[in-house]
Amino acid sequence: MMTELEKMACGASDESTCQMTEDMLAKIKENMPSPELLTDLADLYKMFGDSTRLSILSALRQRELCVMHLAEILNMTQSAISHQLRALRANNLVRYRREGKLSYYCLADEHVETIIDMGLEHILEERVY
Amino acid sequence: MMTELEKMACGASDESTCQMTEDMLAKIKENMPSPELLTDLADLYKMFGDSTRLSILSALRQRELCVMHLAEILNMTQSAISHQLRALRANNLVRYRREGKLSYYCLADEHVETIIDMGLEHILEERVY
DNA sequence: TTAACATATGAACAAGTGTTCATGTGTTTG
DNA sequence: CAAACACATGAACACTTGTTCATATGTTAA
Repeated sequence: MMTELEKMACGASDESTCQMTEDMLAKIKENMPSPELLTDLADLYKMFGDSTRLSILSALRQRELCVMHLAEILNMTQSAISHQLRALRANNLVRYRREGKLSYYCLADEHVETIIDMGLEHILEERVY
Repeated sequence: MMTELEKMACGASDESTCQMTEDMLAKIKENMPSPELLTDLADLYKMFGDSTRLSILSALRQRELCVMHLAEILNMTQSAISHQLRALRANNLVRYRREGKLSYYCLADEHVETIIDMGLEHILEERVY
């Protein structure tokens, strides 16, 4: 018995149950995004993969806010919020401006909202009522 | 000296440096997505927050594929791929059909591609050449 | 039926992550 | 100036997560 990969190797590709040739596999590999792009993309989505950060973004979506108000809205410590804001800043998802003692944060651009909405759409479609 | 929160509590809200009243904070809290929705959303984005899973989705974007071919394209073990496919299935991001010994996987719907593209857009805009 | 194959899955272990606690930095008030 | 405030950050620790290894399940060929 031949494995699928052996079928391809000996030129019997077209009769394989997979309808898959080595050439096709090679082309798929070629068309894959680069590893660097994939890790960048993964790092970006990691930011959305935590409910605390999503809460922060949801709050900032409504209004520019300072750290202490974010902490109160989310009912979390200022430290926890600051740490997450730092991560969000590093990934260009929020911007901030300093005004006296306060640091005001807001969403960096419209992409942030769009990405969240795409996820919401996907989830809400799953939930059939 | 009064803290910002004390300013709100004693009715001096409108003169606070934050321009923030308790009522405004309360409304922001009201308009926040529910904790359940936020965790569901976070769980969804966690799926995109790993480069292996992104690679799988990128490959499936080109063509329906069986597990062994995915393993070869990504140059990873079959076990690792299967585990990730299981996670993707649990979150309704891929579907599969069994045909004999082989399991064919494909993207579940167009949302998956859209979400990936939104992330790509965000990243590529950051990269100013 | 037995053997080989394709896939799925549980356990274990290393690596990564989010929160807390303590403390540091910068600003404003008294 | 000192004290209080708003925020940032490093270290520690519990928790999560992705891979590997071993093995189980299900299908097909001989």
